[in-house]
Amino acid sequence: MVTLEDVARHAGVSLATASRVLNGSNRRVGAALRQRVELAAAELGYEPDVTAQALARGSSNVIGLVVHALTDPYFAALAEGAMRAADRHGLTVMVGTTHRDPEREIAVVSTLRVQRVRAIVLAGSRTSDETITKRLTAELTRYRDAGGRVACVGQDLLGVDTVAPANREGAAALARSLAGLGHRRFAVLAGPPGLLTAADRTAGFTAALADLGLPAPRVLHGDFDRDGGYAAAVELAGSGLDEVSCVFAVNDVMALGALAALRDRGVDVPGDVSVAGFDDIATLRDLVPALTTVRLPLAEMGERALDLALSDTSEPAIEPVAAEVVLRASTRRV
Amino acid sequence: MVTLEDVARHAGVSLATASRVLNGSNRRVGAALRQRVELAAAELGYEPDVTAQALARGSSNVIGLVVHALTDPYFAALAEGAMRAADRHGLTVMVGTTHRDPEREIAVVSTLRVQRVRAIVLAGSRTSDETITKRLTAELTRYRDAGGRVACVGQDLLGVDTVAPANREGAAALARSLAGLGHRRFAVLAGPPGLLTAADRTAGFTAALADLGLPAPRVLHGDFDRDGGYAAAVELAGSGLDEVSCVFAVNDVMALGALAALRDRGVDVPGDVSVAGFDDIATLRDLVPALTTVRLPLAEMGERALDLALSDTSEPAIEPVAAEVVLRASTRRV
DNA sequence: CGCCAGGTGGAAAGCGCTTTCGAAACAGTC
DNA sequence: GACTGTTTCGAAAGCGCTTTCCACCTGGCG
Repeated sequence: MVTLEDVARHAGVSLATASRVLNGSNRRVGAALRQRVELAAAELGYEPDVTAQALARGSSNVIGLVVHALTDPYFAALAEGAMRAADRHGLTVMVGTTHRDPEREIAVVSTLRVQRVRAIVLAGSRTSDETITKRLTAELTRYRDAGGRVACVGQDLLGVDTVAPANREGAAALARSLAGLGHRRFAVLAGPPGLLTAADRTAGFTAALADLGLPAPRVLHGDFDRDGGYAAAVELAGSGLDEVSCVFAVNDVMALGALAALRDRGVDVPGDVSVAGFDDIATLRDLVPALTTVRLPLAEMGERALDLALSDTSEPAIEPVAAEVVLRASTRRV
Repeated sequence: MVTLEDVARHAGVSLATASRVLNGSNRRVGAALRQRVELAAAELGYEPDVTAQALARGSSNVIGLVVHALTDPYFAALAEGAMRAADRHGLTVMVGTTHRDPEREIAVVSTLRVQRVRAIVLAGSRTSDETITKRLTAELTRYRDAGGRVACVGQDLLGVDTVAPANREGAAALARSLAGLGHRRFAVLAGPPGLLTAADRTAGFTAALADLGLPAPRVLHGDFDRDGGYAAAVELAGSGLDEVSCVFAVNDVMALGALAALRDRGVDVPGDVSVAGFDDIATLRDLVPALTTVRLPLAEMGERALDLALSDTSEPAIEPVAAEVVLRASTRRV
């Protein structure tokens, strides 16, 4: 391991000068010495030890990214975007996965804090559990007090910079579009009661129906993943499916599960019932029937979240993200 | 920021003792002092600065993971497994994405090296470009000389611990299964010529056909992703599709693209032609028609790769991973 | 010629931790 | 009671780097 001291000695200069020429500084060093140092560094193949730099500078070049699971395409897309932004800023990314366990989320933030990452991006949805939110906030406050910066994508609950997707409005717009196709009676596969992203989408959808003077949808809870969608659809198929003409799954992956469940039960989509999702996951765009959904620019959201975290605003900024209804073959006019 | 020195002073002991009781050491410290230190640490809310520890100890608690893209479910699954293993070992994970750019892969390894990560897991496929391989190997050697550990999943080309999926054998087994269904003439959507994972699968498939005395398949190259599969299928549909009864896409995501292309052209699968993939991506198990494929235990492979990297073997170990043919509805008996 | 501003270089004090090494204290032995 | 052997603790020297502070030199000015 060749250190800066080796380079300095080899170039016949002091440690200070070597540091100044090789690793940025606001002080200039004369052309002659500068060249000698650069040559020495090249000859020896010097590379700075970033951990030592981090210690000396008191700030690192890495950012933390907290997601629920990388195998969930929603988070994968967000992560992809965040990594792109990190790249742009010359930062490296440390990832922690929580698997939707709030305890783990807090633990992960804590790990990232002691790792002295420069910023943390929380990609997961918030829950309605106030105790958890309070503890997470406390953890984040501790991190920010130590100079860390935080942004999250989802609900503005943490008092930090937030990229806020239009879950409510998007779902409402979807409801109106579906009503425009003639649908009157809906079921919502609504995910877990406590998950705010799911709750917001359900609420937006329901509110829009009410505005239109349509009956309230049937709401079925379950997990926020493929199997949750499957299970909820099975429940629906078991009783009451014939009373609805359209099923709204609050995310695409759940819709995927629902489609599978309906297919397994011989229910034709969209012939017997229409199905819509939310997110517009890229990998799922080739489904048959093509899924009606609400598009969110996931990668861009990840990017913006990181940018937000890095920008130093005094006040927590909220960046709204518009969602766009995409009607496809899984919903038909009735 | 409360430091170890604060704790030591508060407890009225030396820095050394405080360090010994709070952050593991093979030296014991008396019960009385130990308690005082623990109390002090708790009262002040001390938490070690892991970057400082890393510097002092000369080894960090973080591992590096190099993938092509997180949005590719194949890598997402590998990453998921690696993260699970990291968790098990109490390590945090730094991720770098290369987007299939060999230059970037080298750059990422370099970044991880200067970050002084404890081990690096290379999840991407190797290429047949020897210059690149040589440069990557050089970069890795440099890292290992500095005490780093490396494992990769894919081909054993780097002289490091390797988790080697049975690409060749899996594809061969698939060929035999498909032949068993009565298929005689095949096309292979083979991905890029230089990508070894793709090449191995193509080769295994082709060799098995030859063993069976069947004609060589038509091989179409393209990208290793959904759009590559789509494009290759379009090309095939343009000419020669009627001469084959079965299309083998060398990964599931390509198969997904191929299915879309065929559907767009009114070709029925499996009615007009059968389609098979490779990997058995979880998110794609709900496709219609359900995709015949070759299952690889991706998450487990990621886990094993990290375990391998962490275990200190003198000789580079090669861990073969079996692949299993899964026949589903996208291939039919002819 | 003396003086001061401005620009360059180096010595050295950190950053927060680990770990070696020596001192001190205690027990056990002849 | 002097001598080892064994613990247990603390002083201090790092780990590789940044940055402050001071010394020095040059040039321009009065």
